[in-house]
Amino acid sequence: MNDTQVKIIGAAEIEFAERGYRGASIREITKRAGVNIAAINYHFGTKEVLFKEMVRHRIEPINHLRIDMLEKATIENDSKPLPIQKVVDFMVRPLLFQLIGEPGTDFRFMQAMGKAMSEEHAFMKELHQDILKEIVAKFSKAISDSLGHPGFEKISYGMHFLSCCMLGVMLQHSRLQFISRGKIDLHDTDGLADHLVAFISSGLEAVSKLSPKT
Amino acid sequence: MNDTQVKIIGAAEIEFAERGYRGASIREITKRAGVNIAAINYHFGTKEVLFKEMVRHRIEPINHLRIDMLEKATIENDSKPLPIQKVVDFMVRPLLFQLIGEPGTDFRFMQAMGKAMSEEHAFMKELHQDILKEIVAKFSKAISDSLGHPGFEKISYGMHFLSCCMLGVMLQHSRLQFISRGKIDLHDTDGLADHLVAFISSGLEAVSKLSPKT
DNA sequence: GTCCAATTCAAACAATCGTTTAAAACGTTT
DNA sequence: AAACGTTTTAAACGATTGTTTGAATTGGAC
Repeated sequence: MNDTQVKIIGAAEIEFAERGYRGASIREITKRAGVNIAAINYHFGTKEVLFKEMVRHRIEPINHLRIDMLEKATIENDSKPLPIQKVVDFMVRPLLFQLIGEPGTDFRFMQAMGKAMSEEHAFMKELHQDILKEIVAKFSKAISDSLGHPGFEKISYGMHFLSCCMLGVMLQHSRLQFISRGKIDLHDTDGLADHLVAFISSGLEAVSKLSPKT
Repeated sequence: MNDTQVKIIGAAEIEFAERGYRGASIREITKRAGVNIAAINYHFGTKEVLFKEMVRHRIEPINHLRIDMLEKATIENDSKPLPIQKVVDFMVRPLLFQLIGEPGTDFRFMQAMGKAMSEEHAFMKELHQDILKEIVAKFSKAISDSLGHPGFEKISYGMHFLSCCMLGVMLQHSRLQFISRGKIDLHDTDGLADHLVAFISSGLEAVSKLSPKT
């Protein structure tokens, strides 16, 4: 990855974060990167490839970290089910830290991902599933173990709500400051992670224990 | 609201749901509605006004219902704090039912709202706050009462996660079918509401009880 | 049937989009 | 210094966008 490509990826994160995939324009990205308009097509081919490269570049380390943490903890626990808080923590914290924890990177990429994932393009669905396939498989098993195998329907609802929470947090992060009237620091990733893990873990437990008929 | 305007609003819901605000095109909307391209500008003025009208047309009854239910239940309870499950239920169920419960309307509007809210336009933020101002004020008070006044920070996190969950559920509703491999019916609004209320309520309780230092 | 306002229509507007082109500039090797 | 492949550049491509225009059509009042 040469100098120009790095500059383009950096500018792309900002533009995609602010305007979504469709809204971001090649012209604005190249202008921000200080390169020629044709540089994107020369170095990446198309806008679509650029977006995929940007996502993979960021997501892959996160997913490796998540799975590593889960597998290591499972081994250390003699393959017994982990506490639900731990499993959720492994899912949540690496994402938040990678996306908003790095000093200087702000939380732009978090919003870029959230927005793009909520758009509907043919390639976006593939990308989404590519990214999530392994993660969902391994973590839904760990969660099911942790909750005492409450059944497929409960796990489905639980995984769905977990994903929904995380997407929402990615999309609306800046609103946290508005809601808390500035009392909560947007860069307090640990605080956010602690509360989010508590929220999701307890929610998952409640769903797993919900009686079939209300 | 005459015949043409009704047809336009109906087509707009579908297009905005499928492509988001920015992605939806006036030409496609008018084509779907079976009216002339200029009809939107004649009847609504601009694309922006059309979107606002569509949203208000759907959201206002929901918010009235939410507040009515909350106030009635509070009165019936002699102004004592309501159980958290009830408060969350009043927040969640009217939205889900209005947006996916009506037979025939499918869940298009839910996605349209979710997508639009995740885009960034000057007018969208105003619209978002216009819609939520009263709701957030009244429900965050009810939630705080219900949870025994855990403090402003906890309530802020809680309200934030509640909103994030609901946005995520609106955006990703169709994925529930994918995750559950078809076992969960997308139109089982009661089932979704029951599980979502349990998830959020328990999550809110957990956040409110979280010790300051982990 | 005539008039008038409301509505619909096809066509064109200017702006922006992602992409392509072919020439110019650059850097390395010979 | 000459030759080469790589990279950058300005300009243009065709397509699509939201909006506007002015004439054609409609439908009820007199």
